[in-house]
Amino acid sequence: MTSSFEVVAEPSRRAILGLLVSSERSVGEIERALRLSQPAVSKHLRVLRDAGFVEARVEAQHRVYRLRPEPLMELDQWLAPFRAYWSKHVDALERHLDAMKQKAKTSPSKPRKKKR
Amino acid sequence: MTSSFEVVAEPSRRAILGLLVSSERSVGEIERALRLSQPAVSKHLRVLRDAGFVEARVEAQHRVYRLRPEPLMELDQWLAPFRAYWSKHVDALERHLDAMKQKAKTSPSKPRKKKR
DNA sequence: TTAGTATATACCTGTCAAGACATATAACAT
DNA sequence: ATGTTATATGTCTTGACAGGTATATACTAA
Repeated sequence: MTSSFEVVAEPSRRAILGLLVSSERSVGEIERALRLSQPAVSKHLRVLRDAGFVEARVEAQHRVYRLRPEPLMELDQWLAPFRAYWSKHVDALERHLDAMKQKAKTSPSKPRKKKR
Repeated sequence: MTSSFEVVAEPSRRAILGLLVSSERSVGEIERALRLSQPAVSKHLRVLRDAGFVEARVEAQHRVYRLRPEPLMELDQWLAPFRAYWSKHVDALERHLDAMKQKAKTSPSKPRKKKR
């Protein structure tokens, strides 16, 4: 479990990060929100902590977890050269943005334009 | 191997994507660049293809692989809310950027400049 | 045809991680 | 002290997956 990439590869961990982006939470709150067992949540939090994605504060008998930006920034930086790449491929970019618009409207799925 | 996140969790696959961002390559070129066995490369390319990260073109007896932007864009979109988050935590942002500067220069540590 | 090159797939094996369950630790209440 | 709540950790099992070797497929060259 060395890299930040492996850490966010796990869906439950992404869900935890998604929860924490809006506000900090205790273990129990995360457990109830994600309907995971308590040990499962604690283990994921351990992984996230070790990788620097979150940090905990002790508050009475609770541990309140909050997000730390650095590892996510690292992921963002890895993506940077690819952003530069796809800015040169405007056609693909536009197809993608169109697909996004479709989703936003919750309209039925549309076949993608075949290329070449 | 459902999600794009799992696909890029694998270091060799990230290396392949890193190669393809500069230019398209054949399987053999990738194999030699990464010093992996040919079957290993083909398997990673299969995963990348199935997930939409790359596509192949047949050219004589070679298959030339090139990048496709969409799945990487999806990763980028997942990061969007976190970018918004850390833009509100400027101190951490600055510590991170300073660390990056250190790395770039590989020079001895320097006092941090206060900003704004 | 045959041989040679380039790539893909089958099969096997070792490793690693996620989840379940049980148990330990810690803080608080009485 | 005992009990109760909140969280962490240990153990075990199961399944996934990465890499290796061997083999299959596809195309080229003669």
